[in-house]
Amino acid sequence: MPELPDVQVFREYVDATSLHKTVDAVAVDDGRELHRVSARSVATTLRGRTLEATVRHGKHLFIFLGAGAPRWLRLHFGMTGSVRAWKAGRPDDVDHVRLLVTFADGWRLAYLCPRRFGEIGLVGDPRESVRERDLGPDALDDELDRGAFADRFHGRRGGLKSALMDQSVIAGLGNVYVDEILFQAELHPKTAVAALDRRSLGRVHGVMRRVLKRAIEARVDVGRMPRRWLLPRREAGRGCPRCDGTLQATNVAGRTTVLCPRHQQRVEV
DNA sequence: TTCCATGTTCCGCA
DNA sequence: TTGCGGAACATGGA
Repeated sequence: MPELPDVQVFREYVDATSLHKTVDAVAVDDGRELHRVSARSVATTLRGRTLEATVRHGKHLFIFLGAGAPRWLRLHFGMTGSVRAWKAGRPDDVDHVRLLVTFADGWRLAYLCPRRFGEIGLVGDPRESVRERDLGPDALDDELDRGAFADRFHGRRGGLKSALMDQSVIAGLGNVYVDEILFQAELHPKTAVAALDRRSLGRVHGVMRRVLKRAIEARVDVGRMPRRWLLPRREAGRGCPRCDGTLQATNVAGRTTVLCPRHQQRVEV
């Protein structure tokens, strides 16, 4: 689940529940999600600090800890991570808690990661992480206009879906939202990037921004997404919400790919 | 019980 | 060199 829109919703959730609160206690599970940092340093770094602000880049969430060093907590959610806040006192029946922060006011903020592909880190600056992990610009960065977007694909061989999923090209898209974007742009996922001119790439850019923004507005709840989207009915054999086609599941770039073979035939030149 | 999964990374190969 | 396919990672849910 955690692609750009999901992480943005997590971000807004942290903003709404946990900002400007002072950390009283920190508990790290068995530390398997920790990335180049010890459980002890996470605990000592956070304790007494305040969560001041959040920043998202692609699928990474950064939480600013105010004065002191290191200044940022970095969370990546893998395939199944999320966050949850609650008031301590009632039974803590929350499963898969990997990092638990208790604030001075008694509220708690937990980082959950059932399938353990996530990452917890401490960094000096989000830009450091972006560079270190070779992330491209965030997919919703306003500076990534259609021209800059098209430039990211220049000289690239291979298929469009692979390129869109490559975090070093654009950061934030994953399997599900790439399928949605290609579905709406009426492009086959195997379309060669080299076969697309700048105008076509500009159209993909527009569709991408619209899809991501609408998904965030819908709080990534498929029930609140437009009926003509692929996402709420992403399953082989169901009717295409845009034409008379039947949705089909295939494998592209190593991932399960759902598409409508009828209106996603086109390989643009 | 078996299969599959939204992410990332690594390896072998073309 | 680039990109692809496949496997691996850990675990829960269908």
